[in-house]
Amino acid sequence: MIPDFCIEQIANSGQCFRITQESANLWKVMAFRQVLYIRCIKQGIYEFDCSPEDYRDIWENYFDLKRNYASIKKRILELDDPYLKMAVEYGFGIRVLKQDLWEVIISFMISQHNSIPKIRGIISKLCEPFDGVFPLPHWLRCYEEDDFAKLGLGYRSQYLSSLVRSVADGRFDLERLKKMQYPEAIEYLKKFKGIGDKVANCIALYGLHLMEAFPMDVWIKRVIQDKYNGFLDISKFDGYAGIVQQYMFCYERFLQRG
DNA sequence: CTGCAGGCCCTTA
DNA sequence: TAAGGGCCTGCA
Repeated sequence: MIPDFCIEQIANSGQCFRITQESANLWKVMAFRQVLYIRCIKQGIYEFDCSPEDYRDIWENYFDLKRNYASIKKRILELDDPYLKMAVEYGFGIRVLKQDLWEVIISFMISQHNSIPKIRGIISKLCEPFDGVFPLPHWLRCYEEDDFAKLGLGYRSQYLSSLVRSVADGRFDLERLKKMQYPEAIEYLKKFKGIGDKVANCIALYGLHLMEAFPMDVWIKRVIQDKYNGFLDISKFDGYAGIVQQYMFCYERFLQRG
């Protein structure tokens, strides 16, 4: 029994694109060159199909299981915000995943102005030639813009091919980025074509695990417009803004789509 | 056939 | 520095 954990909510939370539902109670998680099957035994009870070592070394970290979400929820509820209360109750099993940085960068570059099913499709096609493993930067070195375009990337093709080149020539340094704090990381990321404020914040949150990050997508903007009269002070979510964003995002999509 | 999807870039004032 | 048009593609 893992507290505050629901694989279905996580899979549909829009932060990752390689968790798929295989059958009613079976989920396939692809990350870090690994495949993990998670079976839902009954409500809230899960079985991870992996060794204790892999659980400890990979998946516990990936699913952010060491973080105490109950205490974060408590702090959010103490803000006495009726909308957030509903959002937290709805998304009880959401966790902000600690994903691979490079995969997050590429995934969210692709995500702009695209729908989730299409993003999933493109990423799946991108991984196909590499046996389903998300390609490392240098695996893509021989890719031309046209090769990316064939995946259905449209005008984003040039962003990807340009970024892959930047990694190759050392202008884009992943290891250096990993050491950066929030403001510096955002500034660094936005220097590259195809990464604006929203995508940079997604990368900071999901790839660098910086909890100050607060991606402002159309859903969040809509919430702020409709529920907060156009202004929301996120500085009060000190140290867990990114998690609040995730609750808001999922709840808003639920409200809009039913 | 239009409109639009979890933005970004570039050009104007 | 804020606002607005255009953008690949696929699907409703």
